[in-house]
Amino acid sequence: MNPTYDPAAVEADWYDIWEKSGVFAPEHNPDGEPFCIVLPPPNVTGVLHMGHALNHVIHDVIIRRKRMQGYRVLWLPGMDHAGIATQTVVERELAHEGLTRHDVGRERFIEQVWAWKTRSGGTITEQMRKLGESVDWSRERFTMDEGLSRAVREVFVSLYEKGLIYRGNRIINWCPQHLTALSDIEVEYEDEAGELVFINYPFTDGSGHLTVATTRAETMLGDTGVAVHPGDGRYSDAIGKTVTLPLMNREIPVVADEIVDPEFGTGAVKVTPAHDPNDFEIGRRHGLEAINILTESAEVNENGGRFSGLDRMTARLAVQDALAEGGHLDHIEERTHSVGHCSRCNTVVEPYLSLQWFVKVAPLVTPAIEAVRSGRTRFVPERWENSYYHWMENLRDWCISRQIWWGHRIPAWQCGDCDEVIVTREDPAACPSCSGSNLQQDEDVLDTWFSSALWPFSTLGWPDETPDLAAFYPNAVLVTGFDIIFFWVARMLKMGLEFMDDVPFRDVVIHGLVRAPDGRKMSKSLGNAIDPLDVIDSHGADPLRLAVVQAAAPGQDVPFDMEWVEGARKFGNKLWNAARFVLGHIEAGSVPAQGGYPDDPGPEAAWILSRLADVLRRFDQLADEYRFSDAYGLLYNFAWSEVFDWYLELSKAALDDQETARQTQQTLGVVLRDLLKLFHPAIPYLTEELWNELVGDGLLAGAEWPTPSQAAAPKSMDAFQELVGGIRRFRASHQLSPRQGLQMLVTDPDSIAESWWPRQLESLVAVATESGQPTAGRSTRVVAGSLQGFLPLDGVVDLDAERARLERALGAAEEDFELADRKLSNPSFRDRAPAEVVAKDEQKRKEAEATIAKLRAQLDELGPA
RNA sequence: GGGCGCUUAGCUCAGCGGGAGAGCGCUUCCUUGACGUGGAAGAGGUCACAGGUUCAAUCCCUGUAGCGCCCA
Repeated sequence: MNPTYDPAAVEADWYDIWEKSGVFAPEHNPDGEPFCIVLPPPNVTGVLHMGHALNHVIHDVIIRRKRMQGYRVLWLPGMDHAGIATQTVVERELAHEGLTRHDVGRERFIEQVWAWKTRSGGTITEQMRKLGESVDWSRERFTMDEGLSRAVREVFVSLYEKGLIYRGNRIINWCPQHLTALSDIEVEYEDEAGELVFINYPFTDGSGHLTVATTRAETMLGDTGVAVHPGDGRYSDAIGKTVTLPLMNREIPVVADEIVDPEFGTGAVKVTPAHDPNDFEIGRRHGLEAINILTESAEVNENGGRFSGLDRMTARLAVQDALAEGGHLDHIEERTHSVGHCSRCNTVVEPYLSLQWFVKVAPLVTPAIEAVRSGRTRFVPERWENSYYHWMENLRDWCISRQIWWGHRIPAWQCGDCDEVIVTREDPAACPSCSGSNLQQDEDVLDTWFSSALWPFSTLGWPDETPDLAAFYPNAVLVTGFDIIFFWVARMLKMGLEFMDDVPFRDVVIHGLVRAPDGRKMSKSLGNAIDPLDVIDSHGADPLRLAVVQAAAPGQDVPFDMEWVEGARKFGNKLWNAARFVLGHIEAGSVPAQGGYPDDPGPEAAWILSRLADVLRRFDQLADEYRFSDAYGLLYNFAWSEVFDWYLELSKAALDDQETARQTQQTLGVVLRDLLKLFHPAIPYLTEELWNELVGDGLLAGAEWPTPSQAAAPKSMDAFQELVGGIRRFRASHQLSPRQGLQMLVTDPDSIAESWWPRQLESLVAVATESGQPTAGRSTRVVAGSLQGFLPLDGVVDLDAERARLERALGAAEEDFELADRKLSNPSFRDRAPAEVVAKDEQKRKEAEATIAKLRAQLDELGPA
C-alpha cells in the first residue's frame, strides 16, 4: 500500500466493478422490503453543479445504507426533457447556421433535438458515475421516452374526461422572448425603480375629469373602462358616467367594483381587460371588451393606433409624451414596483390574454393537503409543511400549454368542419361528430412539469401494472431542495393521489442551497461557482462527498468551502494510514465480513468495542432522522479521536504482549471493518478499496450493515485517560521531552487502577509506575479520582512554573466548588430539583473540596517562591 | 403587507432546561517504527438585546433590533 491516500488511484476502477456486479439493482436483495427513491431528473441540458452534488450525495448516503441493511433498494435515475431550455439550446445551434426553427420545420427540428439529446444528453450521467452514485442504470428513464409519453397522454386524457383539464381564454404570463405562455411559478418578481403615471380621463359630458394611475402607460391604449370602489364617496357621482379615452378617443364607462383598492393612486383605476388579470375579472363582471394591443413579441399591434409597431417600452414613453402634449398627463411619481421576469431568460413577462390549456387544481388540492396533514407524507424538516399548505391553499389553475415544439404535444384535435374538440388516447382518424377527416392537432406542447409530476409512478411502468410499480410505489423518500417544493413536490402529490390513490412518497427530505463561502448564492454569473468536477479532479469524489455530507445540516443552506474538502481528504489519508497500520499486524483478507468480535477481549479492546457499539446505535438513530451531518460528524470524531488517537496507540503495547496479541489483532480488524461499513455510504470508493485489502471477500457495497457487539466497557478507562492527560499536561507545562522517562509512585486506596495500566503508561507516556508514596525530594501529583500519582520535581522541572501550574488548577477547582456550593446552599434548589441533580452537585462539591485540599498541600510542599 | 427561518469561540456551524461543543484558523512543544495530509498541550464565548416563567434559561414564553428566504 501507498504511504499516502491517492483518491484518483482509488477511484479509478470501482464504479465499473459495482455496476457490472449488479449490486445497484434491487435484485441484489430480492427478498428484502422494497425501498425506492426516484432521482429528481436533472435537465437533459444540464451539467452537474454543486446543487446536484449535494442532492445526489444525500440520496446515495440513504440508498447505500438501506441496501446494506438488506432492503430491496431501487434508486431510479433519469432525465427531464426540459422543454424550453433544451429547445433554446438547439435553436442556438441553428442560429449559428443562420436558421430558425421555422426554417427547418417542426418535424425536422424535433429530429434535431433528439439528435442533440443522443449526442450531449449523457453528459450528466457520466458525471454521476464519477461521483459514485449507486443508481440502477438498467432502469434509467427519460420524460420523453415512449412509456412516459404514454403515461402523460393517459393522464391528460383522463383529466380531460373528468373535466379537470379545460381550454380557455385567460390572462397568462407571456414571455415575449420565448413566445410562449408560462405558469405562475415560472415568473420571478423583482422590485424595480419605475414611474407611476397619473393620467386625466375627461368625462364625456364635459363635467371635468377623473385621474387614474398606472405603471404601464402604454396599456391605456387598450382601456375599455375605469373602475372605482363602490364605497368610495369621492367617486359616487362618477359611477355610470363615461369618460373619453385620450389618444384613442374611445368612450368608456366608469364602473364600481369591490376589487379596486381605494388607497392605490387616486382610487380610480383604468381597466385593460386584455393585459391585466384583475382588469380581466373586472371586465368580465361588467361586460367590458378586451382589446389586445400587443403582438406576441410585445410590440404594439394595429389596435394601438398611431403607436402600432413600437416596442412596449418605447411605446410607454411615446404614450407619456403624447399624453403630456395633449394636456392629459397629470403628474408622474417615482415608485418602485414589482416586475415579473421569465425565470429562464429574465425578459419582463407580459400579462397576455390568450387561449390556453389549464388544469383545474381545486379538486386535486384537497386530498394533497390532507395527505400531509394526516402525516401520510411527512416533510423533514417539518416546518416546510406550512409553506406547502399556504401555497396549496392559494393556488390558481395551472396553465399547462406551451407554444414551443419540444415536449409532449397536447393530444387534442380540432375538426376543421364542425369545430369539435377531440381528446383521445389514440390518434383519431375521423371526427366522431361529423365523421370528417379534416382534423388539426393542437400545436402546443405540455409544460415540462406536467410529465415530472408523474415521475414517481410513470417511471415504474404506469399505466401498466408492472411488478416494479407494485413493489416500489409509494416511493420511500423524496430528496429535494426547497426551491422546487411548489414546482414539483406539490404536483407529484396531487397527481399521485389522483392516479395511484396513494401518496407518491412517505418522507420528503428538504435540503438547502449550496452557497459560496461568503454566503452568496453560487452562480456562474457571479463567478463564484465551484465546479464539482474540478473538485473531483483535484481532490477526489470521496472527499467532495464527505465534505458535502458533513456541511449539510438538515434544511440549512450549505456554505461550501474548499477547506471542507481539504479536511475530508486529510481524513481519508488518516483512515488509509490506520488501515496500513492494521494491515501491518494482521494478514490481508483475514477479517470476516460480519461479526467476528473477540469472545474474550482484553480491557482495551472491550472499551473500543463497547464505544463502537454505542456509536453504531447513535449513528443509526441520526441517519434514520436524515441527520447525516450529525451522523457523520459523530462517526468522524469517534474514528479520529477514539479509534485512531487512543485505540491504535493502546493496541501497540497490547500487540507486543503474546497474551493479548491475538485479541488485539482481531479487534483492530473488526473495528476498522465496521468503520469502513459505516463510512461506506459517504465515501464509497476509499472504503471499498480498504475493504478489499482487509476483508477481500465480496464487495463492501453489497455487504451487511454492522450489528453492535455485546462488549461491556471497563469502568477504569475514564480514569486512565484522565491520568494520562494529567501526565501529558505536566510534561507540556514543563516542556519535558516525551522521550524522557519518568518514575511515578502511585497510591490507589480504592483500587481504581487495573493490571493493564502500567504497561500502557510506559507505552503511551514513558512513565514507569510503582506503588507507594514519595519519602524524599519534592514531587507533584497527578490525579484520577482518588488515585494519586507522584512525579518527581527535583532536578526535573522549574519550580516556579510548577507553582503557576498548580495555582491555575487551584483556581479552577475553587470555581467549581463555589458554583456547586452556591446551588446547594439554596434551600429551594434542594427542595425542588430532582434528587439526582442534587446528588450530582453534592458529588461535585465533594470532589472539588478534595482537589483543593490536595493542591494546597502541594503548594505548601513546594514552599514559597 | 403576510409567513418562515437565523443571530453561540476569529471563521463556518452543531447543541437546546441542570457546570458552553466540533471543524478550520491561532499559540507552544514533538524528525515516537500507520499517518507532519501527523501527535500532544493550550488560548479564545456576559450563547444579539430587554423583560417574563422556573429551584435552575444559551435552551421555554413575550417584545425589540439586525440579517436571510418565500408569498402578495
